[in-house]
Amino acid sequence: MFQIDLKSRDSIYEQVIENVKRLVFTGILKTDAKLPSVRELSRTLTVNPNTVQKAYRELERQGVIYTVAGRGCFVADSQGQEPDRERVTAMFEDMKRLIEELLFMGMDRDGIRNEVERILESCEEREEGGDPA
Amino acid sequence: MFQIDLKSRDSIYEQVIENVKRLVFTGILKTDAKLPSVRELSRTLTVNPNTVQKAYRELERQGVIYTVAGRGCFVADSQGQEPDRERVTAMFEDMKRLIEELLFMGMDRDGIRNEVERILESCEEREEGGDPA
Amino acid sequence: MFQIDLKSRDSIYEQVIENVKRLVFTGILKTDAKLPSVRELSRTLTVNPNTVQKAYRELERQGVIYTVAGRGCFVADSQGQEPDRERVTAMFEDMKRLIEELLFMGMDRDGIRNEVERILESCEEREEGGDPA
Amino acid sequence: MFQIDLKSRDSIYEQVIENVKRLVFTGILKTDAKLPSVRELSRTLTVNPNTVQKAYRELERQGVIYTVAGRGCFVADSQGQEPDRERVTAMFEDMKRLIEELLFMGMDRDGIRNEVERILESCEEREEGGDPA
DNA sequence: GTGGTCTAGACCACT
DNA sequence: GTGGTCTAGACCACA
Repeated sequence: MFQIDLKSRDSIYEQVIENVKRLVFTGILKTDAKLPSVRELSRTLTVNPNTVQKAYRELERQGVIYTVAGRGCFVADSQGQEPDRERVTAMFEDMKRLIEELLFMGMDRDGIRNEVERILESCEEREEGGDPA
Repeated sequence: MFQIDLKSRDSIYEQVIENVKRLVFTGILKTDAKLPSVRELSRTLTVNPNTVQKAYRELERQGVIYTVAGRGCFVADSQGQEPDRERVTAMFEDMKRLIEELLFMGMDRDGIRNEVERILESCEEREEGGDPA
Repeated sequence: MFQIDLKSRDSIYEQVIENVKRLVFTGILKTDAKLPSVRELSRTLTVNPNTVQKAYRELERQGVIYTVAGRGCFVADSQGQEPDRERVTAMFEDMKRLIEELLFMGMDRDGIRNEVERILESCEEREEGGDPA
Repeated sequence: MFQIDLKSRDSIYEQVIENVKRLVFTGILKTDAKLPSVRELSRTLTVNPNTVQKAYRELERQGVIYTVAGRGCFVADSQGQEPDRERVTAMFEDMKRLIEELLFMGMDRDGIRNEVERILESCEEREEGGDPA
């Protein structure tokens, strides 16, 4: 599914969160898809089950997944949620900071535009190939 | 100059770093401009001098400022540095993650393009208003 | 492991850095070997934990060690890194200064050549005696 | 004569010392040659006379120059001094550290030998071109 | 005045 | 247990 860098200075549970989010955001994990159980994932990643548990709890808190007692964790429905304007504002703030720094480093304006298009295209492909249901 | 949120989950010295970078990247602080001294800024922000110094040290490491013992800290020259491809690659990775999440949250493609343009324009204004020398 | 000269004009944390580098460069500490914890080393050397941590941080920055919060500090992999030409150039500049001064002091050219060979040989032995795996 | 980097993190007086030593060690300044006066050099470098004074005092302490009250500072005779074994030992220690690190970084043994030869040759040229008296 | 180093504590998050 | 951050002081060298 994904791998953890035990040498990274990012904590393990943060890496688990980031990886799951990535899989969900990129559409590899669709709505209501079942995630591996805490035990299974902890074995796969060779990390402590508590660490995976903590990551799943945080993902649930963020509304990325939902838990059904006794059955497991599943990908939440993205559309069912309101856009969360605070989050969007914060993300555009992050993007602004990124772009400001890129410009400061001498990056060309069109270079940035092209890169954004490139990213948008790469996402498009994934979506079109996705479940047409 | 700027303010710190002591209750934030981001550490104080990271906030100092981000704020100084912001001032430098947006051109508010020009090359060779003097930053407030460690002691002065620590008084202004009501934090410990060690914390400010830690931030300044990291900013120097990142090439944003330079330090002259006994004289103070100053804004480094952005042009004098090579682009640092690793950093640029990492920044575009961050941007990719941001865009993926925005799309997942239902944000429109053109909405993202417009926001990027808006950011680029806001930077342009600052630059043109810059040093008329 | 090693000792610190509290009376030296070199700062304590610099001495820690030099000593650790020495152990790593000479192969006494192998890749992924665990370094003493910040607290442990600070007790051993009878210096403040902050001072040791400062040294460890700088060693990490230089790519000599890597840190995993909650687990400890470990020797980084030397091979995984590109040579860093700037650093090599600076080191040869240092060597040039050293040799110039040695010649000025009346040191014989062959004496210098012999000394260099002696150093290279002493390193060779260590390497060959290295991991027999 | 030479220049000072006011932005450097090395203190100014250390830079003065290093530059004068360099000129002496490389044979550009011969024995008994007169150094610029404190005032003159301080004007040339646009630094405080006290700083130059301090550098000259330290150079005298190290036996690189000697002072004649009312006449100025002059380059000391290198041959007249005993070799100072402690200093030589320390310098070879430095060289050992340098070579160990170069090897650790993957530098080739012959590459190091060649570089040493290159340095020795560059010094030879200067000497032969020097005063045949 | 400036930055650089250091001590002696403290609390936090992570494993 | 580990490293990461922070405070409240102190002393030093340099300009």
